[in-house]
This record gives sequence, C-alpha cells and structure tokens, in this order.
Amino acid sequence: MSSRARPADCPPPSRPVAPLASAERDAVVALCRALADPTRLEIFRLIAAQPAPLCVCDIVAHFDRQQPTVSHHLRVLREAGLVRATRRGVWMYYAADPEGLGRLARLPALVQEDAVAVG
Amino acid sequence: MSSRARPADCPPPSRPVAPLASAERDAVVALCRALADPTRLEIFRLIAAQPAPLCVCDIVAHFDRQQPTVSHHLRVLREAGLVRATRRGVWMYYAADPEGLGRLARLPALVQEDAVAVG
DNA sequence: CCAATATATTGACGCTGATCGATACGTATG
DNA sequence: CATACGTATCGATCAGCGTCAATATATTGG
Repeated sequence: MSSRARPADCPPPSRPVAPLASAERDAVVALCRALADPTRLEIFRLIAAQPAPLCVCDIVAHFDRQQPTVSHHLRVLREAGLVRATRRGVWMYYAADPEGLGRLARLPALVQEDAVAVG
Repeated sequence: MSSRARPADCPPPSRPVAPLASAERDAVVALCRALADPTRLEIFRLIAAQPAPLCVCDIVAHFDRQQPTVSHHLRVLREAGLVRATRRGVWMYYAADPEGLGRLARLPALVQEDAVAVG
C-alpha cells in the first residue's frame, strides 16, 4: 500500500472485486490461448467459415506448415472446445463446435461482466 | 494432398478462404494473448469493473504478485490497447480503453466472420 | 538538494509452446 | 497379409513468457 497522501479525486476502488470462478477463468484463458497464435487463429477461421466439416489434408494444404504442426494446432483447438473431429475412413474431418462458438460469443460479456460502458 | 479416393459426401472446402488482413489478425492475436494469462485477465477485469481509473498500488494489493510483475502485465495490457494510463503526481492510474473494449466486443464477429451459425 | 516513495525497467531463471523430422498408429486396398 | 497412405504422437530445438530480486527513474516533501 501507499504511505503518501493520495489525491482526493482518485479514491481507491469502490467496487468490490468479483473474480471469475476458477473454472470459468480457466475456460476463458484456454479459449484466449487457443486463439492467441496466428496460425491457429487462421486454421480455426478456415474451419468455422465452412458449411461442412473439413478434411485435415485440405487444412494442411492451406498453410505453410508441416502436417504434424497442423495436427498439433487442431489438438489445441479441440481441447479448447472450439472444434470437433469425426472420422470417415482414413480421413479426419474437423468442424466448429457450436458450444465453443457460444463461449466465444459470450467471451466479451464474461470478461467485462459488470464493467461500466465508458465513452 | 491426398491420393486416395475421397468420400463423395465430404467434398473439399467450397468456400474460399478469407484470411484476416495481417494487421487485423495481429490485433486479434495481441488481444487474445493479453487475456490468455489468468493473472492478467483478472487485472484487466478489476480495472474494467471500476467506474474510475485505478491506482497501481491498489491493483498490486489485490494480487499475490510482486509489483514488477503487475507492472509487466499492465504494460502488456497497455500495448494491446486494452487499458490506458495517466499520471497523477507519483501515482499511475489505469482505466479500460474504450477502443479496446470495442475491439473485445467485436472479437467474436471478427473471428467467425462469415461462419455459418450452427445449432 | 536530499531522502522517501511509487512505478518502471533490467536481468536471470524456469517453463511453456511453436515448429519440424522421425516414427507410430489406423484404415483401406490389392 | 502386406503395402500404401492419412493422421497422430514423440523427441528435440529454439523462442517467448511469467515471475522475482535488484536497480533505475520520477516525483514529492522537507
């Protein structure tokens, strides 16, 4: 804490802190982390923009990354709940997870929560 | 690419990729990265929940982190455009940046862009 | 001008993560 | 069953990040 005299017009926080529940916070962090890499962000956008599930080999073809790297990103997206995978023979098809899209849509509200809208 | 015969009901992507402009993509990545750490997320939520700018010493008091660590997180939030800092004598007061809040609010739309809303 | 205090910066350390080559796994085909 | 092929996993490497102690910078008070 401070020991100097503080300006009168800048009081300490009036609003009590309302930290997120640890589960919610971890979900937000995981979601943000999943989208915090340029390659992974574009992979997810490619998948989310498709009307039908997308084959891994087509995803790989769109990026200047090796197949194991793309596979790694797909795993991260899957574990973050943003995409789902289904097998069709040898091929794996990835599609956006509706639940993940929902969490993404609610992300700003969850982060701001009771923040005041300024300006 | 694949050399095997592919199932007929899972065609290659019909929708052309619409990658984000590199500036937009970097902004999204920076924003997500800024919120991808639990401590930093809570610091931002604390700041964004206040009706008035918040003194650094009050922020430090709310977390189990050393002052330089909090200062580091504040810098990251500042460089991501999420918070703004103003001096009042010796004290620095941090407040949510309205522009950053706007970008946060538009984040889901920017990520999904032309994605189809499913289920 | 000096001492005290609030905040920022620096340097170091440990850990995580992005990437790739090599390899394993699983499935279809002949 | 053997071979080929699509995808996942493993191991290694290198960069980046969160954290802290130490130090620097800036501002106020005496």
